[in-house]
Amino acid sequence: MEYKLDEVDLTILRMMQENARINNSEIARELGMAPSAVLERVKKLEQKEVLLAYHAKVNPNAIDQKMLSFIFIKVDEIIGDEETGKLLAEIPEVLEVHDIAGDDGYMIKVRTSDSLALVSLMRNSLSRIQGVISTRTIIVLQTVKEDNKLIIPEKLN
Amino acid sequence: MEYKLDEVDLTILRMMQENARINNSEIARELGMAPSAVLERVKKLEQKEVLLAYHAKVNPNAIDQKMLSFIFIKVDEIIGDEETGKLLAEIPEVLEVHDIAGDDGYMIKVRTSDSLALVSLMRNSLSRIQGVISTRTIIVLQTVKEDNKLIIPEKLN
DNA sequence: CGTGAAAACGATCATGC
DNA sequence: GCATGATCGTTTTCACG
Repeated sequence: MEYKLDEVDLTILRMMQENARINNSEIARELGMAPSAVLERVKKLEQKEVLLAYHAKVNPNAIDQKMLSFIFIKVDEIIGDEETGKLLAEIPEVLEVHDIAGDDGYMIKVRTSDSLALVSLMRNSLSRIQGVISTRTIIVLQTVKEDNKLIIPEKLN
Repeated sequence: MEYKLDEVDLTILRMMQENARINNSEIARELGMAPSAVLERVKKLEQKEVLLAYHAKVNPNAIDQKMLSFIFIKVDEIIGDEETGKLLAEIPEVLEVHDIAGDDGYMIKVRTSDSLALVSLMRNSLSRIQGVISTRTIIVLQTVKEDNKLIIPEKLN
């Protein structure tokens, strides 16, 4: 698929990535355009799936999700990779599912309240998924950065 | 720090995590409250750092960031862990920096345009950071899920 | 903490270029 | 693809309970 983004689009993306609740009018002022034109651009960016979602970032500690871990999951490939990934993605504590190179199969990012909840998740959800052979867990002690803001270039192509 | 969130707060968080661009008025309608009350709640949630940010999720492929990888970084602890993490966080391609248990030191999440850019980042940025002893890179072939939406409970405590 | 009202502002749409 | 201008809804502030 082709996206063909110009500098105006990239500025919109940059501003909305920084603050998704910004006004179209404020973007318009920054760009020296009419608000209606910005609205039109934003809608097209959503339609083209360049803008995928607008998420509020909630403090995990505030809602008692103090534990973060990454789990490497080895999968029996005969049973089918695709399906396993989807099943992993359905677990609400699982925030990310990545298909990784090498023999590990998947790496997932998991948030739980504590280590007990993590163990329970591994026993009750993970190990019951078809094709899961083994797991290796990485415990996060502290997160220094986690904003997932991409580098929006000045210009494309 | 104490947060003391009631059911109204949790509903606001749930709605804003799902769609950060939602109206205060619409949240107010859902809750059966006045819009001004919702505004007050939201501002307090921001002030208490329960709501940390509002990010638009941009499609990485649309801006030519097709490669995703995770890198484990072993650090010489004598030189000081804290400082190394901050230096890693300053690299724009580095989206996340996690201090992990065990002898690895850090795990970082990195987006680049391709493998060449990844190698260049490792040579020019990573290996020049004080205390970095060795790295191990995990290449992501495909991402099945990546929304980082937390589980907002019905009730807390 | 919440309501309700008033004023200011933004979103949205039709129209024309 | 953008600007204009009208309409309508939303945001924001504030006095009050």
